Amino acid sequence: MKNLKQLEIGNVSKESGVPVSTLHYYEKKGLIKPISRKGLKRVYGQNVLEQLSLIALAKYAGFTLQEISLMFTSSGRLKIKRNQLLEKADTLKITIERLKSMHKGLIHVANCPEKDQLNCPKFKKLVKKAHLIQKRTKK
Amino acid sequence: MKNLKQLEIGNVSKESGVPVSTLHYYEKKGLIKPISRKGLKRVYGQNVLEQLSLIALAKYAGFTLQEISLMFTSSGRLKIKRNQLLEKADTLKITIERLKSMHKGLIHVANCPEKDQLNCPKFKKLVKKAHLIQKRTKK
DNA sequence: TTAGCTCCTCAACTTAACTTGAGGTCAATA
DNA sequence: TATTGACCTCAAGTTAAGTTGAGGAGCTAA
Repeated sequence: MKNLKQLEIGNVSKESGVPVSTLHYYEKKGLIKPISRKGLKRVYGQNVLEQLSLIALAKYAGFTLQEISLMFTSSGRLKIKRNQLLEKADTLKITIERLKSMHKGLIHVANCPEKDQLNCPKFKKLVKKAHLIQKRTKK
Repeated sequence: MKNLKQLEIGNVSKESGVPVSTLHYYEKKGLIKPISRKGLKRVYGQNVLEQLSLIALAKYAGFTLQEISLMFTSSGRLKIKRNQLLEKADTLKITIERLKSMHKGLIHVANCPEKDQLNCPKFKKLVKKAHLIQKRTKK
C-alpha cells in the first residue's frame, strides 16, 4: 500500500497541531521533509503526521531536536543502532523512575499533616531517592 | 533542631553540583535565598541543598523555573494549595504514562524484525496511544 | 484583472535558562 | 604591605526552539 494521500503544509499543521512556522523550522533542522513540491509549495505524505507524533513524544521524553534528528532520518526512518536504542530506552527508564518518585512525593505532600511539609521525612526520602537516581545517571 | 551548619556559596556549589553562577541566577529568580550575609558574602543553611535537589527534580519533571518559583518560597516552604498540588501530580502522572509508552516503543523497535521498523504496527500503536494521552491533556 | 488565499524565503526577534567577563571587596597569608 | 583566593555586582553574551514580519509567487473566483 502506498501513501496516496498528499497534504499541503496547512493541512499538516491543522491535523498535527504543529504551527507552519515550526514545520519550516523542523525541516531546516532535518527532522522532516516534504515528499515533493508543487511549484513552490511543499507536498507531504500522510506519514509525516506519524513522524510529528514521534517527534513530539521524543521531545516530551527530554530529547533535544538535535538528538531526535540523529535518531530518525527526515523521511521517517530509524537511523540509530539497536544498542544505542536500548541505551536511550535505559536513560528513559531512569527518567521515569525519577518522575515516579516526584509524583509520589507530590501526592504525599498534598496529604501530609506536617506543618512544614517539605520537612516531612518521608518526602525528604523521596527527593533524596530521585536525586540519587539522577547522580547515578550523570557519571 | 536548628540548622547549625552554615555554607558559603562555593560549598553549596560543590555539594550540589550547581554552578555558582546558577545559584546567583536562581536567587534572582526567587528560587533560593541565603539565610544571611557575612560582609558581602552569602551564607546558606544546610537545607538549601534539599531545595536544590527539589528544584532539579521539578525541572526534570518538566516544570519551568517560573512554575517552580510559584510552588515554593525562596526559603524552601511550600507555597501552593493542596488541590493545585494534586493537579501538578496529575499532569505528572500523564507525562509518566506517555514516557512509558515511549519506553515500550523503543524496546519494541530495538527488537522488531520489520525492515522499516517505524512502520511496524505495534510501534505505531504505541506512538498513537502516547499521542492521544498528549491530546487529552492539552484541551 | 483585480482581489484574496495559501503558500514561499530569509532575516530578525523572542524567551528561558544559563554563562562569561570586567571591575571591585575583603580576609588571610607570605 | 602586597598578593592570593573566594566572593561580590551588573551587563552582555549564548543556545535551543521557535515566532514574526517583510516582500513576493501563483492559483482561483468575482
